[in-house]
Amino acid sequence: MRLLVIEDDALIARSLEQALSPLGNTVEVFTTHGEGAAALRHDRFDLVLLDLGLPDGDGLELLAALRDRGDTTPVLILTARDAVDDRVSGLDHGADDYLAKPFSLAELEARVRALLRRSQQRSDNRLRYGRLAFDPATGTASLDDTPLALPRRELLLLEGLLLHAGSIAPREVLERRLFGFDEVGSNALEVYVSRLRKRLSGTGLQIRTFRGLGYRLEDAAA
Amino acid sequence: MRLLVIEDDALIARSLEQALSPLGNTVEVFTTHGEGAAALRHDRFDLVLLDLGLPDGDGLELLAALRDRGDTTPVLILTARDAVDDRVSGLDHGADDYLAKPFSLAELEARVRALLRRSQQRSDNRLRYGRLAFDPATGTASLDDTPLALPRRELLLLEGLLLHAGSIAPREVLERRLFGFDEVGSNALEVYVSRLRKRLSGTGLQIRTFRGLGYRLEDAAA
DNA sequence: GGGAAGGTGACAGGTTGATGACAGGTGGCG
DNA sequence: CGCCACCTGTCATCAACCTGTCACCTTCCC
Repeated sequence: MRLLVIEDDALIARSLEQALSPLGNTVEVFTTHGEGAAALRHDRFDLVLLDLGLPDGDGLELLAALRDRGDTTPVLILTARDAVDDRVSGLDHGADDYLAKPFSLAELEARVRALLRRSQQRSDNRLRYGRLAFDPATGTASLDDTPLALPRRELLLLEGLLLHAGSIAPREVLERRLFGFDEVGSNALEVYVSRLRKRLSGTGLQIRTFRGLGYRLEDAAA
Repeated sequence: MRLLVIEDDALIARSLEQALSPLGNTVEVFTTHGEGAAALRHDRFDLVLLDLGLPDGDGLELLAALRDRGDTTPVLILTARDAVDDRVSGLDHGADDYLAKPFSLAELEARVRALLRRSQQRSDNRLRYGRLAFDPATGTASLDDTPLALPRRELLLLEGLLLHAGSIAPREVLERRLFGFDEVGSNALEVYVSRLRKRLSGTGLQIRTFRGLGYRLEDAAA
C-alpha cells in the first residue's frame, strides 16, 4: 500500500511514518499542500493523510480539486481538535474520514486499516464490536443495524472505546477525546462511563474498568 | 550499551570484544548456544552478535525462540562462509543484519553502530524480561503485550526489578524506589514482594530472594 | 536450638472509581 | 418570550481497591 502524508509538522509526520511503515506500507511525506498536490497529480496512492492546517494553502481546495478530477483515492483528514467546522466541510468536500489531533497511534492505525480495507474490497469502514457499529462518515452508532440515539459525549466515548476494540482505552485518551484540553474539573469521565453503561445494559456488551489504566469494551458472554 | 557475543572461536570472540569495548560498550562473551540462550533469558542486551555455526546447536532456533518470546533485541548474525542460505533464513527468523566471515573490523563497527543507533531511535526504551515489558513512557507494564493493571507500588517494584533485569536488585534501591525517603517503618518491601509474587504466579516468572542482598526476577523454567 | 531475615494473612484507614441527584444550559416549538 | 425535554458538569455518597502496619510463621545459618 502506498500512503501519502501531507503534514508540515516534522514530528507528527515522522510518527505517522513510523506507525504506518511497519504495517507494510510505503509512506511518502510532503510538508506543503503544493508538493502534495503535485504528487497526487503524477502518482497514484492508496490513501492520503491530509493536514488541513498548513500555512501554504487551503487543504480543502486540494481535496476539492482531487475529487473534481474524478480521483476517488481515500482521504483521511487531520484537524486540530476544536475545528469541528473543518471536519464537517472536509467530509462535505469528499474526505472519507477525519482524525482530530491529538490522536493515539492505535486510533490512527484503526482508521487507516479501515480505509485501506474499504478501498480494497468496497466494504465499509465502520468500526465494529459485537452487535455495535460506528460509522465515522455519518457519525452515528448502531446496535444490530438499528441506529442508536446517543448524546454527543456518550457517542464520543463509545467511539473512543471502539477505536481501541479488544484492548484497553487509556483514561487520558478518552478524557481528551470527550473534553479536549478543557480540563474538566471533576469525575466527568466516570459519569459518562456510567451513563453509557446504563445504555449498554441488555446488549450483551459491557465496559470493564482497569484501575489506573482505563476502560475496555467487552462481550459480557466472555 | 550491553552487547552479547555468542561465538565459539576464542580468537574471533576476543577480537570482537577488543573492537567493541572501546566504543563504550560492555561485552559479554559466551561460547555455546546454550549459555547464550540462558543469558538472553535472564538479561537484557542492546545487541546480540550471533555465530550460527556453533557445534552445540542451531543458532536459528535460538533466534526464533527469542523472537517468539517477543524479545526484539537487535541480532546481528555471523556466518562462517558466504552462506547465502544462512543469511536469508537468518533474516527470515528475525535477525536484523548479517555479516560474513571473514569481515573487517571497520565493517563490523559500522554495522554495530548502525544497529545500535536504530534501536535507540526506535524510542522503544521499554524494559523487557521474558514475557514482561515495562514502558516508562506510559508507565505501564505488560505481559505478552497485554497491559497489566498493577497498583502503583507493585508497578514500581516491578519496574525496579526490570531495571536490574538479570542481576540482583538491592533491597535499599527497591525501598527507595517504592517509598522514597519516607522511611517506611516496617517490612513493607517484603509485603509488596509477596503481593507481586502472587500476581506473577502462573506467568513462568518468579522473584528470587538473595538474603541480605536483594531480589532478582527469574524465569521459572531455568 | 536459637537468632536473624524474610514471607504472608489480616486489618484499619486512605484513595480511586461508580452512581444517583441536581442545577444550569441549550435548542425546539408554539 | 415561555415552556419543555434533554444534555452537561458537579457534588455527595457508596463500593472497591490500595496501602502500611502488625502478628505470627517459615527459612536460613551458626
